[in-house]
Amino acid sequence: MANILERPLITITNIIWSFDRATQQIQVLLVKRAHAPFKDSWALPETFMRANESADEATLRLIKEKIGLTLTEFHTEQLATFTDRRRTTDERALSLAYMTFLPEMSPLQAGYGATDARWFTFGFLKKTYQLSNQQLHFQTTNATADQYYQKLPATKSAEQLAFDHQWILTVACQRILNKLDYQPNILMILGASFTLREARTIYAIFRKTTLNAIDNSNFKKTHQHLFLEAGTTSQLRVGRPARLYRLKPQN
Amino acid sequence: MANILERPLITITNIIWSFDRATQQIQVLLVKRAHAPFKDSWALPETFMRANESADEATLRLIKEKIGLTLTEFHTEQLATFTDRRRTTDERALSLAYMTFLPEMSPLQAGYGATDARWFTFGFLKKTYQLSNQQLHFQTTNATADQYYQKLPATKSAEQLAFDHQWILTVACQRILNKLDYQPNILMILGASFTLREARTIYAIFRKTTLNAIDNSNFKKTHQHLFLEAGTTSQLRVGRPARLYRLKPQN
DNA sequence: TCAAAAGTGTTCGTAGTACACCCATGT
DNA sequence: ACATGGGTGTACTACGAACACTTTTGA
Repeated sequence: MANILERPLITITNIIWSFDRATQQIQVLLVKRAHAPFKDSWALPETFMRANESADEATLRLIKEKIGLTLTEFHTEQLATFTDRRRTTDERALSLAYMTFLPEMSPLQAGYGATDARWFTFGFLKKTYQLSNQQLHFQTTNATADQYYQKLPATKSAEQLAFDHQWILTVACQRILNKLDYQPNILMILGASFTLREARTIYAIFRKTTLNAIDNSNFKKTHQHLFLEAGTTSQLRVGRPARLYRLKPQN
Repeated sequence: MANILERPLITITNIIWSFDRATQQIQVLLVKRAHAPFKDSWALPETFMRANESADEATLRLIKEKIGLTLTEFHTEQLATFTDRRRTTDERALSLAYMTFLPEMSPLQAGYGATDARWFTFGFLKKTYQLSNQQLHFQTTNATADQYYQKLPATKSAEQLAFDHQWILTVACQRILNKLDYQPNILMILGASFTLREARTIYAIFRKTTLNAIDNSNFKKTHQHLFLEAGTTSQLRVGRPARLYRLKPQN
């Protein structure tokens, strides 16, 4: 009986988001894999779950390993679990995927299992989202899950993310978009407080539109119930100083 | 290195929903466990994932084992993955939780690992939902995940569902409620086609209100975009025969 | 013919959109 | 002073809620 029970490897895959205030761009962390499979391919940061470690603790350890950051307060939420057998080529592995929203853009250090670690700028291109770092570009897909996994074995190449990470990234973007109007946790990448303009910047990218296409007055009226005023104002650019807001704690 | 990697058991937990047209009640399947741990406790149907079996295939096998039903067409969707170490008492096990919406209420047969299998009527009681079968009652919780798992080790009793199934059920109800207005897959338990009254019956229960509190005229206007007319009318009760609708295929 | 249930239509209030106008700062 | 961006206010529109009214069946 025990033999037919499979005990596959449990991989924690983490999509780590942050925000670059200097360029007002959303960033996603990718690492270059040091080992096979997919050696030298870019991938979402992963780690194996260890004994006596919860998924949350594994996520925390992953962040510490990959970017040398020990956060006291940060937000991680479960995305989904990916179990399709075609997602790995050799030994079977399930992926428990999480998303982490870092309140700042930390400098990176490539940790165990990676020869490089970089922030990729998150944007959009026609109908898909895109991660860019200099000449490197990775796009999300418009395929369905069935379509994607069917074609996956044939699409192995250096231009693609490792494993099914393109699909995981696609699901992540869709989830964030869906939650923008009622639980915009993605705004946590703006840190403790933010201006309405910064919030609109993020909304604009996920909605594949421009900042100016989102009217500030209307945005305030429709989303203010999600925010709390954070009193003081900042002063970084020309024009009238903006008020600061912070995310209203949910529930 | 390999030794520190944990390979916990992978449990597939399935919340199986159906609808009893005779009594117009929502039903959830529970089984009585044949083996330790939680021997003789009621629980959500579970199975271990086997080698060379995807989570979807395991779900299909579980339905076949528990209720002897081989469906060609049915809908299963992922709920979440539960990894808290406190969820099991002995060996650690992750739970990949899925929801299945059966298009009919099948007769049951207790399969392997269960001494009994019954449909429980789904209703609500004050602030919680409740599963009832004669003198048996199981409620959802209003605690947070942290609160729930902290108290879990102390709450083992025959009056409670096994493991953290109370929490899994709570998350499931919340998910269905959240999706009622944009992707009401729960309506699949009504079968291929349904009347607006039947749809309102389901909405009423999840919203913890009464059927008559949901105005038929307004319900049609606000939710018609989710449905397609299924032409003919049924004739089962007094009054004007109702039109039939079916769920609009998503995307 | 009356009750019950389904379907249609009308009014009203609220919430989102478009847009004009005022305010505060840097150059 | 003027350009830039933030903030306020107003008119218009759309959609959901409340509810009256009509239609179709069974008893």
